[in-house]
Amino acid sequence: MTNSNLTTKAEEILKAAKFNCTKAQVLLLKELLISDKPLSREELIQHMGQKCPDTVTVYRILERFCERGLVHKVYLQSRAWKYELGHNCTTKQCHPHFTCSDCGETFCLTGSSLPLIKDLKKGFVIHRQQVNIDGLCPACS
Amino acid sequence: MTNSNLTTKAEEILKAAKFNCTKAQVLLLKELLISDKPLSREELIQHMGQKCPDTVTVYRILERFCERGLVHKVYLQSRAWKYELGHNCTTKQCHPHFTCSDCGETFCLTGSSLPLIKDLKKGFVIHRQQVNIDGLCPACS
DNA sequence: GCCAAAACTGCAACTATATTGCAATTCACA
DNA sequence: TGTGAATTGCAATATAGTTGCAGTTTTGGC
Repeated sequence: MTNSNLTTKAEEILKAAKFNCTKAQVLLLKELLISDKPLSREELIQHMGQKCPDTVTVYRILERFCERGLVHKVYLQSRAWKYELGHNCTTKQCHPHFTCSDCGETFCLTGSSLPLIKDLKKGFVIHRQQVNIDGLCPACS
Repeated sequence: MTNSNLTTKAEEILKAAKFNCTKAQVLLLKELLISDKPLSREELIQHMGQKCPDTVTVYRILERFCERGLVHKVYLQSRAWKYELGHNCTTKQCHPHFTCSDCGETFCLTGSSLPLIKDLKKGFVIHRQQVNIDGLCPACS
């Protein structure tokens, strides 16, 4: 996809979700669109280069995106939160993530999925199930 | 279990895992033994009261316990890491955790389990699979 | 295009969480 | 009971995320 197509796509997504198409939001969404794995605030900022908005702004955009389900947080072994688009997930289940305990790299396992948990005690309502696998990646095993 | 039985149990576990039975390690392990859910450093310190070791010591003990598999870290929605004994888990899979998005409480779902993920691409080696569910607990739903 | 309201951004200060270095203490075991 | 190794506490530091507020940009109605 060309960069201008990507920009158009980001703008469409923002409009559809009733967000303003500000420079910062478009830029950040583009980074998420081209990434094949969840990114931390730190990584996003590095990818965005000179034009990058303020750290606080990055956090605030991510928070807004999360609130409306455009993006979600992934809770991994790393200390920092990571963020990814929700498009590879169903309402109730996020695709599994694999994190290499050697190199620290995270992989999205978009091809695999697990059933939703059953037999929960009465009263528990599931919003989202996340699966988080720890191990060695092909490069480190 | 009486307090002295608990102490004995903690000491046995420490010895079996080749740890010294220091006051701090016994105290901390006792807290983990009586807890039915993963605890953060903060929560551990609160539970230990006056006799509580230094924050840094708590982190260091937890780290040592994790290294030898006595304890493991759970990666949840909360910003702080949580720790629990490994005894309710199999080698490859930790029991699922449920975190209420309303009250923030975490529940161990020791009765339920999911199959291990299959069909991973060649070269991936699984060490541990964690399942993390987000939703509403009986009190909040 | 121009204007007002709403949404968004940047800066500075701050809070929470975890880590490091090093000297002092405690522990296991001969 | 003495000794080396393991453990601990304190102070300083690093890292991650948040808050308040003033200023800027964006949108939507004219």
